[in-house]
Amino acid sequence: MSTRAPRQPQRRRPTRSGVLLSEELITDTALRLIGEHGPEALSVRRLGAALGCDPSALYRYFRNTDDLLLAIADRIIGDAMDGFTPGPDWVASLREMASRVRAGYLAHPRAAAMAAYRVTRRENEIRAVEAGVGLMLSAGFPPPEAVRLYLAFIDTVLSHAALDASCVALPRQQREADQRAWTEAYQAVDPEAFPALTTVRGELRRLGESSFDEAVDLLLAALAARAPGKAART
Amino acid sequence: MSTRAPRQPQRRRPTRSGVLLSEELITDTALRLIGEHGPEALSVRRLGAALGCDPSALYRYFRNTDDLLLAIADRIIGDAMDGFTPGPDWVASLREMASRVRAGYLAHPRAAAMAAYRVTRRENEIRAVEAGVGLMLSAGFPPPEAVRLYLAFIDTVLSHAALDASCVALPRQQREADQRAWTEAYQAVDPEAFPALTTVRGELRRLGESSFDEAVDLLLAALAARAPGKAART
DNA sequence: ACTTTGCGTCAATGCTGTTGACATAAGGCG
DNA sequence: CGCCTTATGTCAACAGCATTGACGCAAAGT
Repeated sequence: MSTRAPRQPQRRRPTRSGVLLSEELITDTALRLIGEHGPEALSVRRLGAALGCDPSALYRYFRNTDDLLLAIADRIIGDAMDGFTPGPDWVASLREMASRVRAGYLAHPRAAAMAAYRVTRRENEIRAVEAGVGLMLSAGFPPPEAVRLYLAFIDTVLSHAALDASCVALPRQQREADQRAWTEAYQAVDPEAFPALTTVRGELRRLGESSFDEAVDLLLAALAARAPGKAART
Repeated sequence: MSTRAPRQPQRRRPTRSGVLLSEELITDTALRLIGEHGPEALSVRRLGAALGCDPSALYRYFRNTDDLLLAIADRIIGDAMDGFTPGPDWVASLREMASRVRAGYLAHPRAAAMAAYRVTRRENEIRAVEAGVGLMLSAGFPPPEAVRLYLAFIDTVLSHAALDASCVALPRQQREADQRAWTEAYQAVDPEAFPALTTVRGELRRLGESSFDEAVDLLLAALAARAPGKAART
């Protein structure tokens, strides 16, 4: 393959503005750009400008923008999972994984919204998969089920975290308007046509809140109920 | 607001090629374009070409491409839930809702991927919430819990559907590369450092599949286990 | 028939990612 | 130390993108 992009350049040369480029510096700057000016602020040209280098220099470090995006995603994963070690209680450990992923995504909401559904196939992601699958195995699930259930778990966590991140990434006004909608627009529905909504009218504001914890709790409860260790006890 | 885009033009004039434009014709053609030539085929220019009009004519009907995508998304929701009526079996009904949402999203993945995280607070959405909350109430959950659990359910369904749609919406090459990652990059890991991955190595390709059904099943199982009707029987 | 004005068309602007040629300096080697 | 290779930053160019403002035609209202 002649077109591969070297991950670790050996002959780094300062740019016109004196900066020494590196994969880490580039992803850092990209995350800062996205955080400050929104996801649409991330373009090769703007990133080059922010780094003080020619835009095309980035192609010495990443094959294309998708490759760059995956690197950013992997970095978020790495930051979130930094220092995590699975404990003996597999349910509690999975819950902590979920919590960490969510925190990592919320720390970079706009970048997370772009990268949540990608497979980075890089170091940090691989380590996270190892930890999650290991927990499923330690719960007593046989390999095929362990993989399937881990996937269901991590997809729920990732997609819920992305959902939360997307909401946080919305402009302030729009987010508040969405929140108000539940306590305003939905209060005035016709009782005849919408009996259920009328019954729960006082609780509807909860629809604007995050369901992350509830969903994770439900999923972990279902997993615990299905775990072989549990069945063996009866 | 002086820049609003009229939804129902009053003086339609045939284009150079003789077509009478309309919002419906435009969304139809957009969905057809996506369906026939892949998600990346949707651009203002190509859409104009497919319609036989100048690209800029579309701006008489939609403020911008985002507005166009929302119109498409609204249509997808309506189509997906068309004809749905909750039945007596609340678990089966919720499962059908989930299935319908997913099918609707997957039929038009790119539009769905972009619009999934928004609150439309329009007619179709309100009807869906009414149906879902009604099912939770019929399961015996008191109002506060019914709302919380419905939210956890629908967020899981929506975000999983969006996850699936996002993968399908990826350009072909990227999607295949993501899929290949599980059977290539993940096969070669060091057995010492990654014992769990090594154990389940043969099953890893499942990580590229959708976890939608598994996640919905787990969630519905947890809901059924928590339903008051069930507890009353013991 | 005349006026108003909605709407399709044209041309132009400033973005975007990506590539190939080029030059220059880093680092190995004598 | 000085030469050579080549990695790497720079430059210029291309095709495609969304969007906009001016313009003129034709449809609708009177």
